[in-house]
Amino acid sequence: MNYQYTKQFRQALVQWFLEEQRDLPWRRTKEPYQIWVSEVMLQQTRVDTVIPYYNRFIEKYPTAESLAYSPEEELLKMWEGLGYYSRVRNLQAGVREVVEVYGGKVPDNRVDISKLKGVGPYTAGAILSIAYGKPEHAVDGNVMRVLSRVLNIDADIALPKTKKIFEQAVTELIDHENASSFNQGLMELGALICTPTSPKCLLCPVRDYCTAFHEGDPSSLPVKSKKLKTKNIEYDVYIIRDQQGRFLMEKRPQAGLLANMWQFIMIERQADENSLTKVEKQYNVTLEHNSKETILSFSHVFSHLKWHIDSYLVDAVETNANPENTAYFTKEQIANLPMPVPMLKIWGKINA
DNA sequence: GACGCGTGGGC
DNA sequence: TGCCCAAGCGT
Repeated sequence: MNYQYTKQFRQALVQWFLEEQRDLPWRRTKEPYQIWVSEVMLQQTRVDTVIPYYNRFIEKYPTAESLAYSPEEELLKMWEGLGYYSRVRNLQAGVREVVEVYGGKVPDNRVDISKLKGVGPYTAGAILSIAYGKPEHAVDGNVMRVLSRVLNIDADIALPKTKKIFEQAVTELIDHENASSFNQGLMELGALICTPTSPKCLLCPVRDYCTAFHEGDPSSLPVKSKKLKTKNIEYDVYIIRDQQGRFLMEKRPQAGLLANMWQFIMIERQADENSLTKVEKQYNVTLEHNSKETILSFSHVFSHLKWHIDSYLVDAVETNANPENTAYFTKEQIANLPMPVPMLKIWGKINA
């Protein structure tokens, strides 16, 4: 793209963004901390999904100081249903560092901000450009899709090295006077016009500068490889109710899938094995086998695996010392525990 | 560089 | 239904 085209492209993109952008909660602030929260929530997550979470989160934690030392379980509850739960733990670690090392002020340069937990190349550029107006690249999936079409680039965007091509392109194209609107404009264009399927080229404000529109095929870009089959796991889930009407729950390990979230007792189903007996041994409880009642059978798809769950309600006749990370809770207590969506589904059925 | 890490929506 | 995806990051 020559210099004249570059200038016109910038101007058309920024003007379109200023006129057509959606009114989103995080666009009503320039507080770096609040922009940061929104960017973390938006990682791999749709705008419509994020909006209510963002509003609740900012109301409860309006400043870096208010978030820095809140209990993790409370944070996880605020994040419940959003997914990728390590995001909120990393966010708090980063925010705490800002409070302790930077006096509560989010760094305004890429080197320092990139040291913060959970702040990668994209989030760094997004905060720097949106909150501070710095001409820094912020390349996400939208930007790679839009620019792969505008510049007719067919490099495989599933390969990490391909992102460098787009970071370089943005560095050359970005409007130094309107870095925030330029970066957000690329993403907004990707969300509203230059969509993955059926791009609305006839409505596109930068169609005149789009190489793929004139010389190629926008809908065939970007090129993206990869796609592995997910693993299937079958579980029996037992909602164990003691004689006081409390329910046995277990806290998941502090690392890995759904780290530190709470669940009902979950046993991987094995062929020719009585899982009820296994539960009694493992959790030091005597169950009334006749009371076993089927609650719900369903599948839950994760990004990399699939759970097939059969769930049951069963009464405990006798309970003894609980294993580590397990406890009996009342319904009121359970309402305050962070649980993954499949457990919420089961719990909702129990209370229906 | 490959893989682990959630969820809900669109087609 | 099954697959794709959506404002990525840590290990």
